[in-house]
Amino acid sequence: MNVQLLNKKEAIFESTLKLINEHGFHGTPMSQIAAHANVATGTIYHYFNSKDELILELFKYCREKTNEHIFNFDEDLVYKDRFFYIWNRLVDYYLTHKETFWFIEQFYSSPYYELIKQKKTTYYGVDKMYLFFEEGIKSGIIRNVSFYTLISVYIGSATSHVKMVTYGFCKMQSKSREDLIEIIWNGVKNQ
Amino acid sequence: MNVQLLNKKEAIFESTLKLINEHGFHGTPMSQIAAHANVATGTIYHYFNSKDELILELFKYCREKTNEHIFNFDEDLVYKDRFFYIWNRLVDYYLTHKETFWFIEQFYSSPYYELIKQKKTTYYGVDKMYLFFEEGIKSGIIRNVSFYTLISVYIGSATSHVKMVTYGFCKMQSKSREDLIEIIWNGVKNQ
DNA sequence: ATTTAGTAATTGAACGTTCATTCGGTTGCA
DNA sequence: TGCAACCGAATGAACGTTCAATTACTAAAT
Repeated sequence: MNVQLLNKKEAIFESTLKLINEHGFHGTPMSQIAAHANVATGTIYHYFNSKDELILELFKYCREKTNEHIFNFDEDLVYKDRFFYIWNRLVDYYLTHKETFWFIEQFYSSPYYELIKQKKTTYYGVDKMYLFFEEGIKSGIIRNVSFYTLISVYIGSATSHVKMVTYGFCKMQSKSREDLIEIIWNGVKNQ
Repeated sequence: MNVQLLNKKEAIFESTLKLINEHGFHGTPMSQIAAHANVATGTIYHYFNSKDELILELFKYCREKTNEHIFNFDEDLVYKDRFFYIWNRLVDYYLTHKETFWFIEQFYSSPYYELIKQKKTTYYGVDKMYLFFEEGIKSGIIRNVSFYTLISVYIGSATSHVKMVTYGFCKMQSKSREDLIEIIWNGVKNQ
């Protein structure tokens, strides 16, 4: 465990991530998080006011890390290539950071998300996706449908795929992946 | 199982569903479930051995109810119509039973699902979907891709749409819905 | 270069509460 | 009369949070 090498706050984040994945929000006491991160229980309260705040901050931390990864591409690529690239980067990131993926999923479908939703701060990732789809529509490459329709099909398929793979249902990963983004592209492109 | 018994058990189910949606797995004590269902705390333990078992049984109950609803269609419809019909029935059911939807989502992304996954019982819904997609592939109507690819895109888009709507992000519901299943169909159909 | 003082980080035992589960007793029905 | 359904106070373990005490760091003063 190289958790010790990170700074205390990140160690707490990483330990929380791991333990919540194994035992859920309710099944991971602060004392266990502290033990796993090699800090005292009280130390967590130096960085976070409560368990809820810790989980909220961890969610933002995970979301940022994910966004940093997927929007890191060559601007010169043609639209279709970027369409495939971003999707594949997202799937890659989630498959190599399954704990992040499942934590985000768990968070989104829990009552915690209500707390974030209130603050209508448009965050980096959504903005980026919006601009990307807008570009595709304006240039006539993809169909003129609402942003949320595009997000549903683009992100929805990616997360479903990751779920299938991590559940162990999906045998031929790479073939399925290629088929899947191909299907989305076919459905979304104009004509 | 007599009628009285069924009522109490269903009351417990419905109360658990409602409260877990509001406060999450951890935030809903057995005492609250009991109070909401108008039974004594001890009574829950007459029907279920533990809180975990209650949640597991509730999951199966929700999944069954959903499947009953979506596969209830006219066998004479042409394939494309059934493709649209089943998807719309699923979206309809989830939008009119949001608590069921969110409970299932919460369950799937929590460690609870591991407990169900172990028992490799193929259940009604998956069988039905498998046969439906197999028919489409064999008759050459939809592309020959793996079952899990089709499921990812078909179910993934439906759940993403329901999320968007219940989060309040998606304004023009019915237009988005039509666009969305249209996109999926375009992506999946042959040629 | 060393001291000093002030601040931030850290500790973990202790506290008070909450909650899942139990159990001895009661009710209602066959 | 017997048995299943039902009740809810009691139990005890677990957990989030607090806090008084300790250590580590920073930088100004000597």
